[in-house]
Amino acid sequence: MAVPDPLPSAQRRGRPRSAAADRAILAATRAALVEIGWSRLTMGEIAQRAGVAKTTLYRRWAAKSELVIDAVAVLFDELRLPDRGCLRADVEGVVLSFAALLRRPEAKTALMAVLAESTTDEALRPRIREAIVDRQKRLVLDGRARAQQRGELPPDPADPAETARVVDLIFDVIAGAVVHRSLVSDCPVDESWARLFTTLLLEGLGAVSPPPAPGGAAAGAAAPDGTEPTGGGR
Amino acid sequence: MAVPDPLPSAQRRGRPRSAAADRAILAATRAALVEIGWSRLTMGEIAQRAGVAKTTLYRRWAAKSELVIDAVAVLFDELRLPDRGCLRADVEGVVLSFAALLRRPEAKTALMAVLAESTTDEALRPRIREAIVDRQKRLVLDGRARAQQRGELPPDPADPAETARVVDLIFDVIAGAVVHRSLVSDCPVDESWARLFTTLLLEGLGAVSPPPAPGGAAAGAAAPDGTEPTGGGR
DNA sequence: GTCATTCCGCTACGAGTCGTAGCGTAACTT
DNA sequence: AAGTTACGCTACGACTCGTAGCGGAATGAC
Repeated sequence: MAVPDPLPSAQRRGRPRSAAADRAILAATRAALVEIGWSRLTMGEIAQRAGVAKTTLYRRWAAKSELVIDAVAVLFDELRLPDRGCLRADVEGVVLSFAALLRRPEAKTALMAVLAESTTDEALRPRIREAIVDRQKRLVLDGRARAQQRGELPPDPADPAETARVVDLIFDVIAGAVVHRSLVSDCPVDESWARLFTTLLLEGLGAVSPPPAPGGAAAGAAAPDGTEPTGGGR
Repeated sequence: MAVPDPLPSAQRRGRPRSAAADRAILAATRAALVEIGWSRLTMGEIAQRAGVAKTTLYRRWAAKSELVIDAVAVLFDELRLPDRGCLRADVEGVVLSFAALLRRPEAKTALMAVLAESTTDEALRPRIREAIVDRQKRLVLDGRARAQQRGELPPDPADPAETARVVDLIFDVIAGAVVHRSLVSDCPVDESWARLFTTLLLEGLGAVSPPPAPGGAAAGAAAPDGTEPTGGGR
């Protein structure tokens, strides 16, 4: 999947590629990313840490960015969305677990670096989609289906294109807000922020606008003065 | 502002730094970013295009990333938020104009590249904040104040910290969604998307959930089948 | 004017990285 | 066995890095 695959793995003759070398290279890439960052990360350094020859790297990956994508893709596979009982709790949960992933140095460094490369490398973009973006989008689909089963959201409409537009929008809003808060604004994504963000997502701008004074305008756990952790789920 | 400033500009003797060279260097940096991208951008290339010596660059900027920040900061100054008459139209407007900025190759390439660098370079983050992030955040403050004057949003509450939390949240949601849609999902931010996003932001998840069938649940221009451009303002 | 100071353009340098080529050897298929 | 492919190793030219040293130009202080 990751590797160029000189022949489509069918009818392969000769010595096969070492799977152990693959694992060592990807692990060494993650470790090196944590310690020295993207800009000082070199192919020679990775090869040395992995205990393989530099030429072996170039036989499998055409560029540093492609190698790094494969190295961190597994991290985005670890994302899970356990059922927390209601839509609000599920959203807060996915926000916090995605933020936890972005706190890992190798994840955030690799993500931003390959995105930067992709702005000038057309071929890199589909690769990022498959390895990283799509692995997060499934969480939105899962959480949405679950909320529909609970009756918290209406079932899919007749037009599947309209459904896709809304799912894409929700995905961009959640992932974008967490990434921007974490990596651009450089502020912590904690339970307090996750609660406020979820209120905005579910109920709109009016629900988070300051006046906590008037009675029961906002529904449920939206009270900005609330001190209890999650309000509903966990 | 940008330059290390060997002496605090007070009591400067000797030959002053050439402002023309500064302009030429920053312009050359932007042009080179468009043509060859971040990874192949070298200090020697910039110096050659600007018609200055490479040593002149190193006398003023310690690293490529700092130079690029200063080169693109002016682009983020061009963002404006004209009064479109109502909050909904103002939000759609700022979404579209920010998306237009991110369509410029030098802006998106530079933004993502310096953000990637900042994940491993502590000193770079405040610099990005001043030069780029804060110049967008003022738009949120402007639009919010305008909406309060119109009576679309309640006035600021007693606790200014609560106001700051909400403003930061709105900023991260808008900027994050646009950046994620444009540069990560790699999909166009057009009027249709801006309208849908604004509905979500103002009214919450229920307003964009598919069923357009039942009568008048969603308010105003939220109808997903709407074909008219902006719905309200201009 | 003269002096001190600071910036500029130029050249040169060692160090490091890049991506590739060539070799002999190891591992697997038929 | 023979054929094929991957591996580790070494070496290479090309490029970029960031710095140092030089002579000359532009300013402020006197």
